[in-house]
Amino acid sequence: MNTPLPNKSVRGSDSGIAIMAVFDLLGRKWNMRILWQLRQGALSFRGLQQSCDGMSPSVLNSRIKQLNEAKLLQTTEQGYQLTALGMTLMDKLDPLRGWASEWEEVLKQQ
Amino acid sequence: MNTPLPNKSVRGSDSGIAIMAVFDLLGRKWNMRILWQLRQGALSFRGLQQSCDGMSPSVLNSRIKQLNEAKLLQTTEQGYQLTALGMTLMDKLDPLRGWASEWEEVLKQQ
DNA sequence: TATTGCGCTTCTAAATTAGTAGCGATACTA
DNA sequence: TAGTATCGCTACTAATTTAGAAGCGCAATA
Repeated sequence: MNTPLPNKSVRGSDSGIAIMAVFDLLGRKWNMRILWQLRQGALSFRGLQQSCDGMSPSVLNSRIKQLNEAKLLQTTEQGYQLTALGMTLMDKLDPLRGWASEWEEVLKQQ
Repeated sequence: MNTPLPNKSVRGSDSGIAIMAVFDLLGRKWNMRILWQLRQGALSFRGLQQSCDGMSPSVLNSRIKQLNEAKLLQTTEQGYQLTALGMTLMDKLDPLRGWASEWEEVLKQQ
């Protein structure tokens, strides 16, 4: 499975290709979740696996490779952690928490 | 395939369950993209299909059902369109466009 | 030396997604 | 009125992705 990256586009076209790559990458199961779990700091392979409800190691490993290739995640002595780019992405996603609560409320009102 | 919704959680637990449901829902192929394409207004079934690179009608139909169940999308006389909730979600995702450009730049540098 | 835990790899099964064909309905055209 | 076109969508099979279990090789510890 290849990693979706934005640079395959025609330069200067700006027809939304970069964000489509974001949707493609984040739209794969576990990718958002993995990055989210790393917001607070580094995690080991098995720690990350556990924090993601015991996702299978084969999938985790392939995700790590993709996210690393996309420069959102890096391997360090402390374990896996976000790159600066990964952190800014999570900052952008942070407001979703508030939205999620609203969503929950609306759905509760059946 | 069942729709991930936040209300299955224990009330008041607030252990991030709602946002996990968001990740689960948006982490399915095409869901973000479909909502994104509807930002500017309603689209017909085939119009939506075309704007999503010709995604298969069977998948599109199942996505429409999920997003409708999640109250993010609704059917109107004009076609499929975002609900108010869906629009606020897209507002939250809008900053991703800027981030995507930065990401593109970083990846361009070797 | 034995045990424990680690980061993975390998394999098969299950689930999801893709893709093609086409139905029944409506609308417009010759 | 018969033909054509387009629509939303269904039904089906094939391809791809994800799940899940087992366990290897390595390092640290007992």
